[in-house]
Amino acid sequence: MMQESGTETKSNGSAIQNGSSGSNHLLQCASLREGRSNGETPAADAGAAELVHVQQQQALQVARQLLLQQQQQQQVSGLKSPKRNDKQPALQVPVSVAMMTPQVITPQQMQQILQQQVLSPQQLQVLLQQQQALMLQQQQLQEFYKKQQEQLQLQLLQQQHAGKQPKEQPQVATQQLAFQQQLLQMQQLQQQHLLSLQRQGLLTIQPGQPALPLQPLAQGMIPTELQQLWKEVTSAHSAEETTGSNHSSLDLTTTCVSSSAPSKTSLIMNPHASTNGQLSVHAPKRERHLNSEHALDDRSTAQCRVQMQVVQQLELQLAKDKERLQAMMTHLHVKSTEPKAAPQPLNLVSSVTLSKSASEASPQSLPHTPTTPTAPITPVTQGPSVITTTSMHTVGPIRRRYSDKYNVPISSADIAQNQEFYKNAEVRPPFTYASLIRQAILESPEKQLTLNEIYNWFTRMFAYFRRNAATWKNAVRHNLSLHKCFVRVENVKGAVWTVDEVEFQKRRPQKISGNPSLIKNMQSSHAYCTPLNAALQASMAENSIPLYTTASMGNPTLGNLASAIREELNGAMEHTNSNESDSSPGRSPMQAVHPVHVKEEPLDPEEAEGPLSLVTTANHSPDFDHDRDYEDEPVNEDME
DNA sequence: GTGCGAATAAACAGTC
DNA sequence: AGACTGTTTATTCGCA
Repeated sequence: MMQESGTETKSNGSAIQNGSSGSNHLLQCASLREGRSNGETPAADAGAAELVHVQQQQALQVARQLLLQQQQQQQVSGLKSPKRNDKQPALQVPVSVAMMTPQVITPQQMQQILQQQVLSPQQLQVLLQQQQALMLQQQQLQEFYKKQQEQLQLQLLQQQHAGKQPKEQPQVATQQLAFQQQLLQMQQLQQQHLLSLQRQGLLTIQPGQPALPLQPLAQGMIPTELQQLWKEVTSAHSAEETTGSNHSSLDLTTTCVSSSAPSKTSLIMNPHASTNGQLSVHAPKRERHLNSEHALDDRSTAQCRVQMQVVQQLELQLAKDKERLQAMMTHLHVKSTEPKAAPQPLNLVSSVTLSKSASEASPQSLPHTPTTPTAPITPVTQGPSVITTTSMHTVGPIRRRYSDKYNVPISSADIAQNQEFYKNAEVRPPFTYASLIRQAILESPEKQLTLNEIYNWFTRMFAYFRRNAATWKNAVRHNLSLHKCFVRVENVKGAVWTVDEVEFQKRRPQKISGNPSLIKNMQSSHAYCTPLNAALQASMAENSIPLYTTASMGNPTLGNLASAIREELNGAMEHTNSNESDSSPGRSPMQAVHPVHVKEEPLDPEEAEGPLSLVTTANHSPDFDHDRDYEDEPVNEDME
């Protein structure tokens, strides 16, 4: 709980932080734009002739302040157009150009993300697609701007030659406004993309670096360049008059047009776009400048390609896993599009995989971060190969109903695979503590274990229980004390715990009793299981040999499914035919020793006749006969 | 909505 | 004193 709440708080906090920073940035841009529009709109009054004049002045006064220069323009023109559009600030175009600053994740950031290995293949794919989309958008914007710039220059030339007097300044304003709005939309879209990445934890903005690559207007351009851009735009209105073209409808697919006018635009364009040659193919001068300014582009591009190859590898692996999952689903008559419809044990494994995939698609070498495995976010798409130690770090406590609802018959014939799986994968076994404790005790030669031996069995048999030792050990003690089926016996070696199988079976069947339809369903599900493993059915016919089932070699998921099906069936059989309960050798330890105390509640003779035999330990793997101590493993305590 | 079983957390006491 | 063991209570969650 603490971990869950902590994680949530953390994620929420980061989301809030990211959101606020992003919105702040937007506000910053907006206010910046407004401020400039308020202060510099007088330039819009300048006619084209005056602008040309100022442009000439600009060549001689490169260092002068923009505001001062525009005041000068106003003095020269002395015009006050009543149709002046207040929304046409002198610097809006440069602002928009600044908006074209790449909003995509830098290669360094991409590399960082990949190195952190926090992305699932799906996330990587989505990320790359988003990146590519953004890059495309930026390229289109750049192309559009270049075309407009070209047109403006042509118009300026025409105007200079014809000496026409501007008449339709508002039309230019409208065009510019549309252009700016388009760019603003692009900027917002890109910022949303970045914000979403930050909220997902996919992108970490270092404190030292700007939250967004977007640069404020004043930082991106020097006043001279801003002024020239403005002149280029505003002086083109006369040409618009003749052509009558409507620039409000932006054609972003316009091909790149050469522009002889040097602009800061090229300096802040997307390096990826520039390396594609689409931008600067007609502008050698700009290209040189680009190459000098972005010397690392090739390397970054190479890094990006390498990363994309990694993503492709992951996608291949994912495709393979999906194929395997599909094959299994087909085999089990379960639609792959409904993975959540799988039985409970499958769900357990799947949910664990899911819950960790978002925050930790990393190998086991990475440190674990507490998460909330109880809240799967996305449907299962991974195959069983994903359910390995590389992605199954279930660190947080999981509240989950176990599948021993109808008792957990564990087939000794199937033990090997599931045991190997749970021994290596940190997957929470889909059994209750009580079932596991019982299994541990019944596996022992004497059918009795000390508490510490039970601990050892847990850690030996399940990688999952090599973590959070305090938690699950407390749970074990709690279960031993709570359930009447566990009997503490004073032995020569001290206190040992035994299983009262009758008591254990008593607590089973109440939920299924008197529900023929459920039993029917279980039997039908058993029919699904039939082709899986003939031995499984044989063990079912034997009526619950208490060990884990593994219906398919190397496929623990299927094993879990088969186990769930069989335990359901056994639960049903428990009430349909109650018999042969007394033949269980598991009761022998109870009879051999005398309980120190008895948890009250008298035995019910009826309930005592459970169908489940206590035959257990005859053929379990010798690997588990030894009490190898895992208790001192430091990993046991690493999450507390 | 409710009850139940299970998991989890924690307090507490006794023992070693 | 501290760890371990065992008991008990409370809370939360999932499920029927």
